[in-house]
Amino acid sequence: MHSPPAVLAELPRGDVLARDCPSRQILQHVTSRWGGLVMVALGRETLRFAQLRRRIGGISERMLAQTLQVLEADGLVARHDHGEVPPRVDYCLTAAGWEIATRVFALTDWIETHLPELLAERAEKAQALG
Amino acid sequence: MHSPPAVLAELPRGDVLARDCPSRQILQHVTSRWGGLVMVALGRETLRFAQLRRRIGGISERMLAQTLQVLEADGLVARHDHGEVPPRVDYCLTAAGWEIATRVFALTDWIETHLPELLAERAEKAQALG
DNA sequence: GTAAGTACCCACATAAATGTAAGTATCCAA
DNA sequence: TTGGATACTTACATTTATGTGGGTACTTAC
Repeated sequence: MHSPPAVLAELPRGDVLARDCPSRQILQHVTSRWGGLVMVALGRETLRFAQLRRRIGGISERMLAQTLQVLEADGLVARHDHGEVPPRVDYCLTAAGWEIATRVFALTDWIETHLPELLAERAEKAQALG
Repeated sequence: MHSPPAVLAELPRGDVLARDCPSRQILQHVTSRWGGLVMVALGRETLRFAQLRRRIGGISERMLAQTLQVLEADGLVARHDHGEVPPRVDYCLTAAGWEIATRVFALTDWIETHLPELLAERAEKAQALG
């Protein structure tokens, strides 16, 4: 009758409402300004750096590179460097990344679908104040 | 045979990958550092300002107030001022807010549940680099 | 009468995120 | 041979987000 490793025992589950829970970091990475969009874009297909940049309107090279690095460090996206010249690198989701992307997509999809209503509501409220 | 109002015709549906699509603003509001946590907290029950502040570890009064205002302007949370003294105000989700909160919760819940694996993965990668 | 709670707002300062422009080494098409 | 594409990185400047501490007007509990 032995208990699980100390590390796991101390981390049975995260709690995003807790101030110092590491789950917040992951959450922030996948919900950062560009993080979520990268997940959504990769949720459809494997893409190369420049392709991603074109899909995600408005993202700069710098932010795309940085975002991809963070997501890769979290084990959510996988980077495949073909070692060719000129460079050829493609990005796709890992198993965990796919799980998360699915949920991010559920969110973005609902918002996209109900945008007209959402905007109408917002406009009404704005006018009520004026 | 007439077409729908121009406004709606031009906005059949949002696209978060598009640079100037307003859906991005909504998305950012509900995935901002505190926005998502407020949605999750209110997803469980109606709460007063000070209660929310206690539930969401680390949030400042300033950010809570600001976040609530943005979410209210988007029509996702409703503010009820009982007009009493000392002040008594409570916050809850609107119908649209509930839809979104459900999806944000699906995301946070998956992350919370799989935190141990996620952290283990991250630790491995970090060590691989050193 | 002193302290704490309620729901905030405001000014100020700092921290974090993001953008811009340039540079790298190589290849291919015009 | 000039221009564009590839996948980045770096330095610098700026914008945005966030925190801190204080104040308000009033009540209840000690």
